[in-house]
Amino acid sequence: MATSKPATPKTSKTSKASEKPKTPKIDAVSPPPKLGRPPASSSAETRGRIVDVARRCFAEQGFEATTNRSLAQEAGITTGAIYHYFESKLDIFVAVEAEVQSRVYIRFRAAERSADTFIEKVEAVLETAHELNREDASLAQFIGASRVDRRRFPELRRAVASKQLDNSADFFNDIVAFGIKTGEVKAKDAQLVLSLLYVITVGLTDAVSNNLEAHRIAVDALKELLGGKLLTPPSA
Amino acid sequence: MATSKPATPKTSKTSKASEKPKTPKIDAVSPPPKLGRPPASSSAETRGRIVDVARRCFAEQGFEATTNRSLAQEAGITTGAIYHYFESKLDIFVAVEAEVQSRVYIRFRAAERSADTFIEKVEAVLETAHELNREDASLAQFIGASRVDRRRFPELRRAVASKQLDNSADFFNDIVAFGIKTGEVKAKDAQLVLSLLYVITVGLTDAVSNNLEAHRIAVDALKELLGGKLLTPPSA
Amino acid sequence: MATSKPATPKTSKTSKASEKPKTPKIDAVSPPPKLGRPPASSSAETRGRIVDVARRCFAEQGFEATTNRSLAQEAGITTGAIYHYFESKLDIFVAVEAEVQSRVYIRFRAAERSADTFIEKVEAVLETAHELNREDASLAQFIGASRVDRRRFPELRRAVASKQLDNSADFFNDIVAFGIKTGEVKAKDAQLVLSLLYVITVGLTDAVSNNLEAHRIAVDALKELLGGKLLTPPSA
Amino acid sequence: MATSKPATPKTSKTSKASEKPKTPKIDAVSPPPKLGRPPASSSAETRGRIVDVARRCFAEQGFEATTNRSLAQEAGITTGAIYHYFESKLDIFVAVEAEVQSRVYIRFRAAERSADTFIEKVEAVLETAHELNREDASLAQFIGASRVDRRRFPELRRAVASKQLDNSADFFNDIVAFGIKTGEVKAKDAQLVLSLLYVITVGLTDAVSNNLEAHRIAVDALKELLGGKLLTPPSA
DNA sequence: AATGAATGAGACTTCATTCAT
DNA sequence: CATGAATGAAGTCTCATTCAT
Repeated sequence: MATSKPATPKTSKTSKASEKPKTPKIDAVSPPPKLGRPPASSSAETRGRIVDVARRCFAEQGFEATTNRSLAQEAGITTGAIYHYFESKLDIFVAVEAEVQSRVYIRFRAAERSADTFIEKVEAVLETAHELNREDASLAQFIGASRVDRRRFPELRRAVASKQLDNSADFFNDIVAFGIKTGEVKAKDAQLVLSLLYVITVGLTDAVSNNLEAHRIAVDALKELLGGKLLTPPSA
Repeated sequence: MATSKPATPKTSKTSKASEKPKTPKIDAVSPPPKLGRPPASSSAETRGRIVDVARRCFAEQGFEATTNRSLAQEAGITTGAIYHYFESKLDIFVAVEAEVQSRVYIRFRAAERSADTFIEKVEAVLETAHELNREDASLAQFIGASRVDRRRFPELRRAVASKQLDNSADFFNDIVAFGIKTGEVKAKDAQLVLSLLYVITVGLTDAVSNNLEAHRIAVDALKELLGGKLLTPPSA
Repeated sequence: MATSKPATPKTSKTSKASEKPKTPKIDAVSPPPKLGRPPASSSAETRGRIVDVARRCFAEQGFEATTNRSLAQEAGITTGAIYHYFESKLDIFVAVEAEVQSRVYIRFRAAERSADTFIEKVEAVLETAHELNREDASLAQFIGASRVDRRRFPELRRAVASKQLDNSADFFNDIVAFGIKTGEVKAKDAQLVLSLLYVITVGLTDAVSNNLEAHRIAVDALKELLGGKLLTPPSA
Repeated sequence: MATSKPATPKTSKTSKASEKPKTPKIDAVSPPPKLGRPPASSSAETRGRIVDVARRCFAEQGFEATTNRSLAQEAGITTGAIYHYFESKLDIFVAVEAEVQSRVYIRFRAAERSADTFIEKVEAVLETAHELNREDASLAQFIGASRVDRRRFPELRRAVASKQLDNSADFFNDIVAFGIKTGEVKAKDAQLVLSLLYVITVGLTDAVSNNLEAHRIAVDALKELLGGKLLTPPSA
């Protein structure tokens, strides 16, 4: 999708090699950096670029290790400009979380609704997770990173909790409730199954979302296992 | 075990209430702070305390967010003293990783050896994971944190790789190979099963190792699932 | 007077509650923000509003702590618009100084002229100071703040000096000269009396101009003291 | 006094001209800056130097305009080292306030106690103010600056209030109470006289404490006025 | 073996000002 | 005339690490 395109900023400051264009050098090639509003700049576009860049950086390096400078550099702006759009780094994190949750759970809900049995719903969710991973690996990676960082930093935990951005609990509860209705899940096993779904999805996210092929294999393995077809009982 | 005892430092700086021993106070009453080696401390003991404290801190807050100052404070020493035992923060991380891997895989190997079928070996490992979690939750939590931080910071990745500290791949390979030998795993499914074990253990670690009760439930759920007893196929 | 009315800006950004119009929101309902010149604003009126707002802000928070953004917000415009009326923040300060000095010394001169003796002139000035304080407390407060900030920041000192905006020295010199003429002040005491007037007015401004009641009391106390009626010589 | 000596740091970085010794140049004259603890450095001495430097800087430029860099530079250390002694800039301010109040009111109390009438007590205080100003002009200047900055910045106000550092109210209350006892102040005039003392001392501080000669003249003028000897009533 | 004073780099953030629209 | 996107410099503070004692 267009969301994770590699940030084509207007001015030509993308080159990571040059790193320090501080002193405005005037050479024949690149024009000197200018003050004021750059031509052809759009608010929404820049903001979007920041969120995009932030999702990838937070996913790869975590919240702490992602610096405003790296965000700014990747987004083709200066660190100060970030504060035109967000009040703080925490605020950027919240924006990314909101966007990611929205994008992911729209797809998960659609997948779940299109299936008629519990087991099919779970499989559909697993398949959708894989599709999403193929479309934009930074989504799942951010989700994993966010879970870790929210556990590590109370400020992130509080911010995400206060805006009720995390849809996972509701979503899995609904699926298990459905499984009980269809009889595929015994009522007394509700907690076990919920726990299982949680462990499986966390495992998928954290173990293989950075490797598309491995992710494919893991999804297949889980589907086989859920269908009881992966393991043969010991002969004796 | 002594590993996670609450750090009895020699000097009396444990009181978390006072929190701010920054300004060097000079009062006439108390004896002057003793320089040189405190009587009751042995080198090995201090080093062990640092590793202990570091495991918990790295597990909870990650490598970056753990400061030398907090390590020193928790261990009852000063930041400078750390450098008598370790060359750098990275070095502490490596020491923790080595200790944790050793402690965990000794137990995992023992558990695995005591079981006679593939499925029993897997179940034994899951049970051992739970036992370890009950004994010292910081073990699994560190393993999860380490996996995240090694992915995030190349320096950690390199340090751990160069000392070949991570036993997980070998261990699971051996188990799957055994499963093929007993016929419980089809040769063609080797990769699938390996992936499954990886996803499951990562999931366990990252999803529930911070909550003993949830961990218990998850282990039970996984055992039932592996035994094919958790889910009922849809009736129609 | 109209000088300290609460700033009725054209655009609807007055609501102090919402406080954070940073992120440019796009909603379908409200009409698009109008570009170009807002209908009800005249250039002079806007400029006046900026000066007004600036006097109060400089008085309360000082030159440094007053940000262009806060000025713009209070005046109901944007930071960029300020630069249509003033070349710099320093320029705004100069404009406020000029306006305040003009307003104050017109009144002081009138008061002084209406009295026939030195002591009456001084009392008239003190009374006028109190009247002004009742009319618009920001005048005296700005004068106090300006004296402090001019001492602190050479740029302010230079700017005010180069435009000869400060009337105080001339004004008090004239009064003392008059006192010598009437015989109320001995020629040899000229400097002492000048110093006294300076200390008293600075004291009034800095000590009590932010509290009308205290200001009233202080003026009364000074008048009694100058008339020799406040203190009883020790009995022995 | 030794308190305001011009900061003789160990390393020779005082020269304000060179401003940026960042790249460790090795020239024949000055040795390269070194890491680690400098030889012959004492905790108390450095802390004292910071407080000293801070008193002068806060007095001259105010709290906001005083940067950590300037404090560090004047104290012959780096900005980071400041945080070895103080938790924040605010903390430095509080330390200076405490030291100044202590030094000043010890002298004021002594002066007041040595006099036997109200008028003599007031005169003794005025004289002591002048003596102090001669010994270390930054004391009175800081007091004036602090009063302004506490009015401007709530954080300073709160910090000073919460530690009850300001002795002025108690001190003047005591003196006026004494005046009532001796009959020099009528009971009904208590508030007037209190106000007068406040205005006079604020005036002295803010108007002339930066000029020793002017301060001398002002103190003389006030003493004459209080004695009823400065002004001659108009002849008619 | 241990302390704690100090450094230097770098983090987040704010702000006056500029300029395309 | 006015907006608001963007810059660049500067500020406060933190931290791993070094080193005299």
